Amino acid sequence: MRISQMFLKTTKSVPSDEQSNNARLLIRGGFICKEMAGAYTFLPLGLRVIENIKTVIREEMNAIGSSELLMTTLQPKEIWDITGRWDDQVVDVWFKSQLKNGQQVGFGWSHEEPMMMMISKYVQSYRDLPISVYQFQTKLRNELRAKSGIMRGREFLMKDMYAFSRTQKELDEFYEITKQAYLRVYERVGLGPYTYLTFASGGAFTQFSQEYQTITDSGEDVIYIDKDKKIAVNEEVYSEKVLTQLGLTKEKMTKVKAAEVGNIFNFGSIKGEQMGVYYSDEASQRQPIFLSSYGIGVSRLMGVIAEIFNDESGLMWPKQIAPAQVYLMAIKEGKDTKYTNEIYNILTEAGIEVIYDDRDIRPGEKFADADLIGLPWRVVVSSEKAAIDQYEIKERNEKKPLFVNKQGLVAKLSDRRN
RNA sequence: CGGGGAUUGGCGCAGUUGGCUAGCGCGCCGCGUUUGGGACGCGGAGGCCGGAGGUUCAAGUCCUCUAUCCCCGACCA
Repeated sequence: MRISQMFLKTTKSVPSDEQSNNARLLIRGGFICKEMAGAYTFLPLGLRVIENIKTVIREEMNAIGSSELLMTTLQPKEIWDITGRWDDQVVDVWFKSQLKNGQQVGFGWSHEEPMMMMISKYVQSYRDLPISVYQFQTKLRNELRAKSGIMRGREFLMKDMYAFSRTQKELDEFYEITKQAYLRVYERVGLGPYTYLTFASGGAFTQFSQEYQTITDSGEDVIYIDKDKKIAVNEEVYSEKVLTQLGLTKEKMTKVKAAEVGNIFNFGSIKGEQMGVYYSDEASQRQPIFLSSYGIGVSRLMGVIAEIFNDESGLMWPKQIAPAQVYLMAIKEGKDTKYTNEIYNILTEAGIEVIYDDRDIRPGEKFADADLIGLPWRVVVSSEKAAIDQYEIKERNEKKPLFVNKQGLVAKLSDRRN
């Protein structure tokens, strides 16, 4: 992509109405644009990051046999009446409206109930189970207070997966498989070292729910981590009794701030019974469907990554989710353009994602934007060096560049292990 | 929802005890000189000072109401 053709604009100054680091960096770098408190547009560059995160999640969810679908944002009141969760006293984040004919509708803040109802139309027999589906959906929640940039919005992107099982045992097996898949997701997006499986309060259904927490001061939660066991306990359930129960010792726990980047729920048969969703087993007996649900806040994940991977010059995207791999620039447009175009074509043909800064501006500005946008690699072309087949390549997190020839350039950038 | 702060060209800000044509920097447009870490000179364009109502000869500035944004707290299946 040539910047001259892209819808991309960076800024030097930081917006005064944002305090959070993720919003400041993402707005300055041209990744997001604020529409109102808690609602952000994903600009072309930001959308690429979102799509890359989705790809990682999609691959891992598909790998454990889940199927992607897409539910509606509009939800009828009646479905939520079944579980009593239409009531604003029970769920205080509803956005509600009504149709012209007066029918009440809500905008999806969750899809548990609608999903359960939808599935019930298709699943009647034990032969139809187990089944798992997921979606990437925009959730709308009327939060009292939006905060922390894209980390806690009123409109945000979420991956929610639902597994329908015949028995508790079958549910538990899938639950364990998903726990591992989630860890792979965090590993792949670069958050592995900072992310902990965390025990939190379970609500009405179970003693614990499990969530994934990423260590960052910008997070809202306080958790206690055991670094060796890679397990954490949320402050809300932290006690001697719980530690013993989990086989942890107080001496080894460290208190940190963290952001919730995923949450998994084991509902057992309760939702099935509540909503009257049953299947017939081998003996022709009616049995409730067992439900578990698994969420990852996709846009929040982007915010957390921005919070963690940056320095004083800008963002530093992990390779797997960077909007492109290479920031390519000529020192001087005109004089170096011929060589830079050539490199652009070579890299593009090699399947390497390049953002080519072909603007006729001074090199200093390009360097600054390269750092701010934070692609993993920067390639600089000058005619003097290019004439002897030498090109400058630098990793975003390195200080010193390297000089390689064309071949070396392609080899280095094609190597996925890099 | 309680408390605190803010709102002035696209962005960041200044504007004295009310005073006459509302400034500065960035960005933008034009011309010229520049070109390895956000260059410089000259010349431009761009503002009902968040909104409504009041006080006054006179309101960006004072009063009342209201909207929005940020932060702390509460809340967060």
